[in-house]
Amino acid sequence: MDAGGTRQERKQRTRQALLDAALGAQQSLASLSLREVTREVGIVPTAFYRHFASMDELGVELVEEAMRPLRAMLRDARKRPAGDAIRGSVDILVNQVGKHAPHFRFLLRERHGDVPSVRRAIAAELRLLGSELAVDLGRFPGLADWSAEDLRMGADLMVGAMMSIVTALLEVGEHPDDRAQVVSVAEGQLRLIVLGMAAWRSLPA
Amino acid sequence: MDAGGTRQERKQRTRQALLDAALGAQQSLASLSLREVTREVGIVPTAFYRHFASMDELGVELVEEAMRPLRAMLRDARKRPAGDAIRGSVDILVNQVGKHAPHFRFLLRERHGDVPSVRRAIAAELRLLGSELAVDLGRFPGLADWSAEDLRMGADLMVGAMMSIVTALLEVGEHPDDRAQVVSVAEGQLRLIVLGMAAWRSLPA
DNA sequence: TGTACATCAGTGAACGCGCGTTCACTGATGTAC
DNA sequence: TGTACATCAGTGAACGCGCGTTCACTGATGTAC
Repeated sequence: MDAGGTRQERKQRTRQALLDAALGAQQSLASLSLREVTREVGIVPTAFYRHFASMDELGVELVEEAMRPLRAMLRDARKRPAGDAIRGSVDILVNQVGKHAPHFRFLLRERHGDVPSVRRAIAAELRLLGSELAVDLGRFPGLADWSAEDLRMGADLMVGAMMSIVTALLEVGEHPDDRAQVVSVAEGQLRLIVLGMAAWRSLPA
Repeated sequence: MDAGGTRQERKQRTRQALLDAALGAQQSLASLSLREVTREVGIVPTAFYRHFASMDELGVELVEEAMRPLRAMLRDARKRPAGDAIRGSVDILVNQVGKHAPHFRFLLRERHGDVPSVRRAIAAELRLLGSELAVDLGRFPGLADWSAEDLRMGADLMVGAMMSIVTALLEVGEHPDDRAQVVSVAEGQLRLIVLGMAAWRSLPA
């Protein structure tokens, strides 16, 4: 089972198993017990403290891990040609949500959850994501004359819309017609935002 | 303290106190204990069962109560003249969030929380809100030729944007500059959406 | 108005359970010589 | 290579605590006559 590796490597593997167990549980951090997590991993409850001082600490570490698919989305979207940008972006979104559903569930759940340090970590990461997207947007020819504040405003709107779409994707069942409906709505919403950006002019007097 | 009224009225008052205590607690339903709630109200734990079969049942009832400020927002917004619609809508939003912060916190928290029946109730209510807003939007002259699906798509985008704005309002501190910044961003985002709707044309071939 | 009985919101003791955390320990892995 | 010692991830017993839920109860309020 866990025969291989140095002592250090084995410890790292147990640590990751604890993170995985907490991420995979379909309960919020606050109602997930240390004992449940260690039971899942197959170690004794007290061994938890060899890796984390508390569930809160584990949670803060999970935030960074859970943000990775979101960053991957941005990275993938940057590579796309501008022509089919919207359809392509929604494809990427659907793909990432399919592959990393537990990560997105974790972020949506804990963003308004019971653990303040985790809430703060998620808010900080989403702010960072917004500012990265704002920089990306500023590179588009049509948005060259936008102010930094306006770019940020638009980027945050897009991040918020993405979160709504992820929520819809996670809530919808497996029926293909329902999923197609969600995808179609998502494309419409992004298209509407892009149209709005094209029509945007900085604040008139 | 609770001297007045018939037996029925006194019971109703205790019931409401239980709902208020659960709403006001800054913990999620799943990690809020029946004993904490009854302690707050000043009755013995077992008396809880005279009013609700479980915290889940109480939670489902709270959803309707928490949605009231959101419906009030829509109602107020309908009365506004179209001229300053965006600034007016943001004013209404800021006002309702200020007056009913616990209600909005509850909805944001439990929307992705640990209690399935409450999650379902919130999802259903938000869907209803979206369809009501879609009907409202359909009455605007500029949107008269929109399909029902497109109206719904736009309405859901606006509801999602409102939820993002509420999140930002609840996260921001008391400093007036920060609040002004959030309000300014919110106005920009709504303006951008409205511009997008003005530029929208139904799906081309 | 007065009396006898019914209702029922709230009481208080008791229960078994899973929890987080402490502590001294074990024994395999790692290091120094 | 072999020996002696140090490290440290995981063990297992024990603790006190707050929890949800059961049950028989009390006594004020309500109703029938």
